[in-house]
Amino acid sequence: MTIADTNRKGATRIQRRNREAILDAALGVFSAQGFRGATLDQIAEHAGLSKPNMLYYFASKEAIHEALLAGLLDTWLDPLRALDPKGEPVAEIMAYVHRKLEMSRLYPRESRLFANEMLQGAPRIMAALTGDLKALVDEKAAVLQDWARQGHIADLPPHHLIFSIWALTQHYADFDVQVRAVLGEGHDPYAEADSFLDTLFRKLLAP
Amino acid sequence: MTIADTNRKGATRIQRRNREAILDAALGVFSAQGFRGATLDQIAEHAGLSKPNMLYYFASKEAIHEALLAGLLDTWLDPLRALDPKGEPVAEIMAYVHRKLEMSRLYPRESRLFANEMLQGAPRIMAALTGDLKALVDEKAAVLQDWARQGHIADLPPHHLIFSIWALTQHYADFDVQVRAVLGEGHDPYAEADSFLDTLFRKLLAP
DNA sequence: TCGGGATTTGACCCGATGGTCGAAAACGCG
DNA sequence: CGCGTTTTCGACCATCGGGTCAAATCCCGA
Repeated sequence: MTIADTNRKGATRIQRRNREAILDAALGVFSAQGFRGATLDQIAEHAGLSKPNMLYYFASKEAIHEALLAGLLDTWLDPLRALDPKGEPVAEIMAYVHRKLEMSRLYPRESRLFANEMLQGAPRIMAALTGDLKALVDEKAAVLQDWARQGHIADLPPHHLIFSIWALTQHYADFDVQVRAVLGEGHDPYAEADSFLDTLFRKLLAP
Repeated sequence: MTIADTNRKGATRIQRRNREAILDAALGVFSAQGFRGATLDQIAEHAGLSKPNMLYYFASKEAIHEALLAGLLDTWLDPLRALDPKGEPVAEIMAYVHRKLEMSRLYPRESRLFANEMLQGAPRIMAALTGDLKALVDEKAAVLQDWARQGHIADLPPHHLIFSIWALTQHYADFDVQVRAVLGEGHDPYAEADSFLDTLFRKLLAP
């Protein structure tokens, strides 16, 4: 159920099941309460294990959190990685937007875990931000810039274009309560967002 | 320094100064650590008071947090409130965008405090969301819809248009570390954002 | 200057929480 | 089935952290 891949080799069936359960429970609790707000008892209960038993699988609260984040960034960036320099520019970007929004819809817990980490100043993944993340974004930004130079899309600062995709899609997961509170009953936030963002980015990208 | 207005009448100079200091310190700590992550000792130290002394001014940790949030929503919505139905549509909206981004730049702590609250599911301000906030947004959404009907701006779902302004501007405060990590040295995120968002919304709003 | 209220604080309380330990129970394989 | 290994957990521990209290100190108007 979780995104994080815990299917490491050399682990018994029980180990896989329990690690899985723990990470899934932890994802729910950490994303909803933040790192300090989450308690081992809560996580253990959600995972259906006793606290000592849980600590048999992960050395500490920190270790659980770390394992979660480790798997997260990679999966989170998959949609961007899939942006194909050889594809049709507007179609590629629109596909990215829709995929990213779909991630928000399917994995709001992951999105919120990430948001929590950012709000705290990213103490545990700063290295990944300035390393892998920056590298990937720079690479794709170059692609966007090429497309712009060739007149396929509007000439926009590529990094900020990417930020805008992140901001607009993650907003629907991270601020879900606000979105629903403001829209009121009888709305499907994600369906509406999908249509709205489609319009927005098509207009924005038009040269 | 804080946005929150603590200058209630009937308070001595010392009271005003200390309440002010406590709220300012608390804003910093709560926004950076979340509610549970913040400790009274931290806040007290930042405020330059002893913990018991601080609790002489506010009955509890909860009370401090509450006082902070109470002042926040109001100030936070001022820019939207200022959107004038009688003004020139595009200019009004663009002014709102710029004002909102300026809020992110000047008051990132407030933005993050708010974001933290949202991520936790807004347990302490849900009433305000479905009450005052929804009312204000509905009112302004109606204005936007009128403008669209009259052909002054593109026909877009007004609520989502407002969400997009929130998402794009708050992103620069809430995800500040990420933005700076990805952009690298030699960038002024807010200056670039100001220009980018100007372009984005002008293209979006064009009928 | 003096008295009384406002302010400050050191010492303390206690429930919550992350983490440990040793022993019991369950597993699985030869 | 027998036995070493893995898994489970009740009881416990130490620290943290929110909050209390009584006593001291400060401040200010009469």
